[in-house]
Amino acid sequence: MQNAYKARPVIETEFLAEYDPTAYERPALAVDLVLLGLREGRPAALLLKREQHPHAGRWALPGGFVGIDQTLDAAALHVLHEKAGITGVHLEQLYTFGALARDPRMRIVSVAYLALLPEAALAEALERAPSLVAAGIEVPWSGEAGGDVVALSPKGEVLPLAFDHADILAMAMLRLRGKLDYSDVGFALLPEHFTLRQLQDVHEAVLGTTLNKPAFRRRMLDRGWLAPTGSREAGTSFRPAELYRFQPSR
Amino acid sequence: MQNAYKARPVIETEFLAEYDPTAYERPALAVDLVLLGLREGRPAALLLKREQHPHAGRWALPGGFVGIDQTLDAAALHVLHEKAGITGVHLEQLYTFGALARDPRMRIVSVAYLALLPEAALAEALERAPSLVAAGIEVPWSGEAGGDVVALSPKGEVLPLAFDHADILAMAMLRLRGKLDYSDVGFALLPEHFTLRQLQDVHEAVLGTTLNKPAFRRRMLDRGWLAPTGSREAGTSFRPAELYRFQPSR
DNA sequence: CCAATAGTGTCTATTAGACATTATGCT
DNA sequence: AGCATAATGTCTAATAGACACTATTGG
Repeated sequence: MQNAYKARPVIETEFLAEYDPTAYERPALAVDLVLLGLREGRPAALLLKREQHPHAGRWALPGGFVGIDQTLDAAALHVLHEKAGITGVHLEQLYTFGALARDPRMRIVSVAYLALLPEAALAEALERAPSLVAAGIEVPWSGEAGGDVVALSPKGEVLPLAFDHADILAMAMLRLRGKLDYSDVGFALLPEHFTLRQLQDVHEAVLGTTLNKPAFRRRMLDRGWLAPTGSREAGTSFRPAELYRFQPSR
Repeated sequence: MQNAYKARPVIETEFLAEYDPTAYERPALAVDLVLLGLREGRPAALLLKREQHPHAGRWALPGGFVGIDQTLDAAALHVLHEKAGITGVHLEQLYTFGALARDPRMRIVSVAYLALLPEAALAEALERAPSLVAAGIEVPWSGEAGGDVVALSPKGEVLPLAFDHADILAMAMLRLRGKLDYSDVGFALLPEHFTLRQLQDVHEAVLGTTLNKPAFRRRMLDRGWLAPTGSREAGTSFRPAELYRFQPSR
């Protein structure tokens, strides 16, 4: 079917009123999730190996179609629960991808979401959904312009990505880097109690840089987001660090 | 029709492979555009008065459905051209709105776009599409959290907004404020040649604050985005300002 | 010369980076 | 006591705001 719009003589008429959308073919609507955590100080995303055509053998983000009675957020939560077995993690909408041939089978528009997984949630997902693989994500650029990312298997082999999922991963890393130091997303990658060093490690891993320790501590403590728990980390052979909790706003 | 997903026993299976999406009802997919410019130093958005049910008498963003052979960007450009009669302005995807009852007639998921109109483009749209009204947008909040916005008619009356378009407008203002001082979007609201005072006026109008003149000049000139044209503004009864052009990156 | 705005110099306050020093828990 | 890392003090560099001052045009 060709373009479904009627010819319309004037531009000021109201679109919805003269258009019967049930009569025309609609794109399918899906969600794709970037399940992102940190493994050994590096960003890692959970991917599935495609067994079927198209892109068989390539690696894909978990996703699913949006039901007619499902909000976009609900569809994303459904995928999170049904395909990764987890709940209660940070989830935000990223961007909507609508290239015509992003899926060769049919027209699918996909709303991409970013989920941030603390280490425990990432481990839980890997356990409950054994076909998921934590792929290391290399981000060989900095700044606002973005660029390509590379997915690596645990052994360090490059994993070819299915569909436009490399673009989605790149968008996820760009968004995360952009929000990291003015928002509280960094805490979504940490357990409930954490040390300032762990927080700095998260920022360094996401940004791919090293940060100045005193300046980082000052900034974080001045934000008013950190509540001391009064206890210290255990099991070190040296001075144990203070444990903090994340305290939203104030 | 109820939830269209099959019951699936395991979480690791691939969704697309076992699902026939053509067999299930799909949400309709639309785009809605925030056509934003400045009028008398205030943000203004182009709205249409709805004549038909639902939300008759309320004011709506221009929008249209996404054709099966149309990318999202193409659908947004189509609306820009067909409903506002303009081309060549800054256009970016904002966010995708998918609440179940956002349109009472049927399930419509809408990808919102933000278009930034210099004064000439805004005037052109008002001329070519006489049913469009430039509504002043009041943004009674600051900071990253966002909040409600109010649309005002040229006479200052509050315009009730249709559907979830108040949310879309709020998201547009939040996005624009957030990007304004680290990106080059501010230039999208200016003509090709402009003075530093005009640039500062744009920033002040969008942010809803006043800014320090020397500091603003320093920052903008240090960015390397401003190329002097060598000419000055005309028609003033006082010292005329230098005219600059926007020079992307460097 | 005056009015009005463009454009700049300079001081201060704030914030970030560099680097060294002190503090502390464990063995 | 000594090790390893936590936590902090302090100097310097960079950046932003305040405010006054100079520059330039038309009338």
